[in-house]
Amino acid sequence: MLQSTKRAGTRSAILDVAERLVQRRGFNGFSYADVAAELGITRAALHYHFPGKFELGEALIERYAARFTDALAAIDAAGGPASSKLRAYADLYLEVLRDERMCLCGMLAAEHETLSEPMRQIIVGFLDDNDAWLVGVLESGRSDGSLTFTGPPEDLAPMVVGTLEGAMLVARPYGGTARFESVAARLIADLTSGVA
Amino acid sequence: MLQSTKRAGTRSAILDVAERLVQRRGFNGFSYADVAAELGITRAALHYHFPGKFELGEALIERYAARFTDALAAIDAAGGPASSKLRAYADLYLEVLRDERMCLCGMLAAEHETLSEPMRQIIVGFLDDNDAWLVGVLESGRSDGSLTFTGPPEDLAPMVVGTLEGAMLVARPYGGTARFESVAARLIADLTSGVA
DNA sequence: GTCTATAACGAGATAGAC
DNA sequence: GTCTATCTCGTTATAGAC
Repeated sequence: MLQSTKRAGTRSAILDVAERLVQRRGFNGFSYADVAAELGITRAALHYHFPGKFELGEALIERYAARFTDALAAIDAAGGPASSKLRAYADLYLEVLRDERMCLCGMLAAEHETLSEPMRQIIVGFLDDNDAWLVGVLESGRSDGSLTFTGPPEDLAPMVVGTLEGAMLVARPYGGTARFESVAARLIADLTSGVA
Repeated sequence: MLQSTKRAGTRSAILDVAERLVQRRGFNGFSYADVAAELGITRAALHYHFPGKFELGEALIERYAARFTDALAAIDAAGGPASSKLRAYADLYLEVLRDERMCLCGMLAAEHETLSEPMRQIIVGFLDDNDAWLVGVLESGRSDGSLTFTGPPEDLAPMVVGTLEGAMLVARPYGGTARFESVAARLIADLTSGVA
C-alpha cells in the first residue's frame, strides 16, 4: 500500500452517504448538496469523483449489486439446507429495513422511469441475479427436501423477490419491522411446510 | 347543468394529470410545470387550485383512496365467492400496471420519508383500509369454502397487499404485465387450492 | 483532490392585472 | 379562474485557483 492509507477514500464515503440517502428518500429526493454537507466537503469535490448524478447512480447500484452478490455467495458458503438459505436471504432484507432503508433496487424500481438507461439496465440485471440465485436455492430445497412447492422454481423465484420487496415497501410507512417480519415468516413457513 | 358543461373542471383535470405523473415518475419526479404544460395552463393557475405541492399530494391520495374504496364496494356488490373477489382485487392492480403506472400508494410509500405528515397519514389509512377489506374477504372465503389458509386473516391480509405491491414494483422495470400476472396468479392459486 | 466562485437552469411560490 | 411578471431558492454543473 503505497498511497492513501488514511481511509477508505472519499469516493467510497460519497457512495456510502448517497446510498443511504437514496434508500431513504429516493434518487429524486436527495441532492449533491445533501451528500456534500454530510461529508463536510463541497459539491464541486463530488463532481470530481462523479461527473453527474446519473454516473453516481450507476456506481451506486453497481456497488450494491456486487455487495449483494457477495452476500449470496456467503450464504452459499455457509452451507446448510435450502430452507435456511432462504431465511438468510430474507434476513438480508430485514437488515436493510432495520436501518430504516428501502432496498436500493426496489426504490430505484419505483423511480425507474426517471433514471438513465444504464441505471435501468443494471437494475434489471440485479433483479435477474436475485431470481437466478433463488431458483438455485429452490431447486436444491426440492432436492434436499427442506422446501416444498408446486410448479417450476423459475415461476416461484419472482414471487419471493416481489413479496419481500413489497413487504418492505409497505412496512416503512408503519415504522419498525413488524409488518415485514410477519410477511417474511409466513412466506418461509409456506415454503417449508409443504405449501404453495 | 348551468355551468361548465364543457368538461369535468380544471381541478379534476389537474388531479388526473398529476396522478398519472406521480404514479409513473414519483412525487419527487414531477413538477407543477409538467402538469401545467400538459394542460396548457400556467403554473400560477395550478397554485390557485392547490396552494402548494403537498396540498396537491394530499388531494391526490385522498381521491385515489376514495376511488379505491368505491371499487372495493363494487366488488362486494357484485357478489360471488370470496375467491373471485380476491381475483377482482388483484385485477385492480393489474389495470394500473397496464397503464404503465405504479400503485399510487406504493409509489408514495417508497417516498414516504419526503412527504408531509398529512400525506403520510392518508397513506397509512389507505393501507389499513386495504388490509381491513381483505380480512373480510379472507374470512368470508374461509366460511364459503372458496379460500383455504392457515392462521388468522389479519396476518394474511398484509401479505396479500405486500405481494401485489411488490410484484407491481418489480414488474415495471421489465415492462409489460407478465411478471406481475404470474405472481398474482400463483398468490391466488395458493389461496384457493388449500395452500398456505 | 478540494476549494471558491459562478453560471445556468428549474422549482415552488406570490402579487396583481384582467 | 387564469394570466404575466417576478421572486427566491435549490440543483446540477463548470472554470480555474490552490
